[in-house]
Amino acid sequence: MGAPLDQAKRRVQRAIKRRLIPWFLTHQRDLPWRRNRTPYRVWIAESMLTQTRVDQVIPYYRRFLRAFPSIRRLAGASSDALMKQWEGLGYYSRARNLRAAAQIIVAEHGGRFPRNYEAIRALPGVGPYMAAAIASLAFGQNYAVLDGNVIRVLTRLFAYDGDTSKGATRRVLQSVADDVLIPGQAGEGNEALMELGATVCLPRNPLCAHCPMASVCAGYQAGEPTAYPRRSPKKKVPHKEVGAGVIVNRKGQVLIAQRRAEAMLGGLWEFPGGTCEAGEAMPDCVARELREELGIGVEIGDRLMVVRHAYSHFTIALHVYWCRIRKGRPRPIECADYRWCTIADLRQYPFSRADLHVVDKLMMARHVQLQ
DNA sequence: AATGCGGGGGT
DNA sequence: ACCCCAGCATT
Repeated sequence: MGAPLDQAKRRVQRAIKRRLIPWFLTHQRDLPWRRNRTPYRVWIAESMLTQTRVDQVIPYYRRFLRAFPSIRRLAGASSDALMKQWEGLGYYSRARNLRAAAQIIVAEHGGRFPRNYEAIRALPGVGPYMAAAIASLAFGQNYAVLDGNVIRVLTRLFAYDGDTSKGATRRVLQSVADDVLIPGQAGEGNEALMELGATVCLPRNPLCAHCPMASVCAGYQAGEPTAYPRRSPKKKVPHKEVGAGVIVNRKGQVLIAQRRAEAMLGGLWEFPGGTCEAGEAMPDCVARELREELGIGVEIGDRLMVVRHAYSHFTIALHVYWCRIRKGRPRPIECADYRWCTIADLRQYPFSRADLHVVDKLMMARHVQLQ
């Protein structure tokens, strides 16, 4: 590093320290978790905000705190009550981790949220970002956060073109974030960086005209702030054809199965089924899956619907068929549990987004005639 | 270091 | 049709 470069860098650092917190204090959004900032509230918010946008989180956050107003209440939550609160939010391991961590806090920390960074970091579901966020925002400790927003802001301000998917680059950026932290104001500084990234230094069309840092921003001065951060190209996601069965018994109850806790969408309920194998006809797939999963022989009827849904790492077409049991009684062979449930009661159980489309369809259909 | 993990909104 | 988001756990 030459001296001129260091000088330019220090100029940006000084500008960040001088301008960012004042800008934040006058421009910050009024968000629920910024009021009454207890460790518990900060923790729940940070967990929900992991890879999830603010607008989507807000209603979930309010409901969740109403349902589980304290660490102890969360620790004692049932799986269904917990997952119902998270239904539709995605990354369901976050909810399971929250409850597991709450139980640890009750058992090992007397029900008080731990203050020590290492103790926070040791809780399930808490990584370096969340530990730094809780330590700084809730306890006023001097830890700098590094999340997607901070990475974008800092790489642009310094025109730093390291590949942000690399660990070495992340370490460099963490040290940059550490360097602009003002002792005693870590919480405000962290939020200021994130708020700038979330409201001004946007991924596609940054609002540089409104940015308090534009005059020192190396990316902006160079004329292309959106060149940063530099990321490696993504690969395209595979597609799966999935079949599922809706079985209604004589009492008008529907058979639902609960996914195993360790599986994707773990703990959620679903209409039983699975992935179609190569060359397999969809009705055969559904019959096979119900035999393997629940030990029942079924007759496949008409197709009810097809739901198309995109996950981050693959897409599915969910083919849903009406079925009748011809042989055997359900047993939880490849699932955590099963239940016969009236259509009106389906809403009580947590489902994934794809299966919620099926629930909706059944709610409509029940007013007409089933099958 | 690389990969798996949901869902939604913006462009 | 992408892109990415207040990341973490596992391998």
